[in-house]
Amino acid sequence: MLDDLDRTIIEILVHDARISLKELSNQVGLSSPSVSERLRRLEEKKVIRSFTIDIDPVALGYSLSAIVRVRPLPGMLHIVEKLIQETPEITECDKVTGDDCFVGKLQFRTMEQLDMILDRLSERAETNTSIVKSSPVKRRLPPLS
Amino acid sequence: MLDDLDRTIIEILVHDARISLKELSNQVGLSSPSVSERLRRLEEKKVIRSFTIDIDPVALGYSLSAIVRVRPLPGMLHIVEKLIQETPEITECDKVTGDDCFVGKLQFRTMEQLDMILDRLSERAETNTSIVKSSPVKRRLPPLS
DNA sequence: AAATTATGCTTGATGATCTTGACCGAACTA
DNA sequence: TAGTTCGGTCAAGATCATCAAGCATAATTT
Repeated sequence: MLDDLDRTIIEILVHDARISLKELSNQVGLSSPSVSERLRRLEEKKVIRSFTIDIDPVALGYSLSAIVRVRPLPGMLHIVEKLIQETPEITECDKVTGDDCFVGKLQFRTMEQLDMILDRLSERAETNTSIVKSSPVKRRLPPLS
Repeated sequence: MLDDLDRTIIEILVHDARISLKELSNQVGLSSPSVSERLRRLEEKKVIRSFTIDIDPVALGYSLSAIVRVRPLPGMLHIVEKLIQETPEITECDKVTGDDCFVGKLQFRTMEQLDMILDRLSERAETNTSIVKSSPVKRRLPPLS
């Protein structure tokens, strides 16, 4: 499905999506129309979901973050899911197997803010919150092999 | 620190980082050199950490993912941290307060692969694994206000 | 086996975009 | 008030992306 050139292109773009086609094609060893066509196909196949920027939450004032595990009270599953989606400080959330139903990431500025957000959830779910102290692994790709 | 124009620029780029400077400056209502200068400063201030692409792990063959909570056995904390960093299938990991020491995200192709990876961790830590069934909140920015 | 088609590449021309430098005005500072 | 800084515009030359045409190779058909 993906060949070595595609993988090279992806690895370069992950680190610098703003690189010019010309420079990218130099690094890949193809002409720019070829690389352009490969990019088009990678997007078409949804391998590349989007071109985006990585923003530092700290720069936006969110100097704290937490992992929240959420177990809805009986009958509350859908309401809780909706509540999570409507809480903009929850910047990602997965629905998982096991006792915890949801595991989410929460960005916040102050403990007061954390408390407010958790209070809203606690009306309809049990929550378990762990404050993030550091991030030993920053977001990265799994092996492309 | 950030004004409305910066926030507009960020919101546009989060959705399409490949937009031309010309188009971006039209949407923002400034000339392109101005927007270019603002971009330079946003990068300089590390508000924008990088321009990157969002890759679909499924397209890379990683059709499964899991949240793993890791509690190192006594004395094993640093070894476990290193082990986590050296496990490329763990695509992000936070060190947190509470009983669990690390919470990570794991991308994998088969249950056998999951089993192998967890076996390696289990020699030095207790783990608790939840398979991801869906993602009610895809990665997004907290409010920029 | 020969002919055909499809795929993926290159080149070179053209038009669009980016960057640079010169300049301007508002807001702060001495 | 005069000077300085900051952030902006405009216009040019430099750079880049895209398109069409053509070529080579590999797979498919006859």
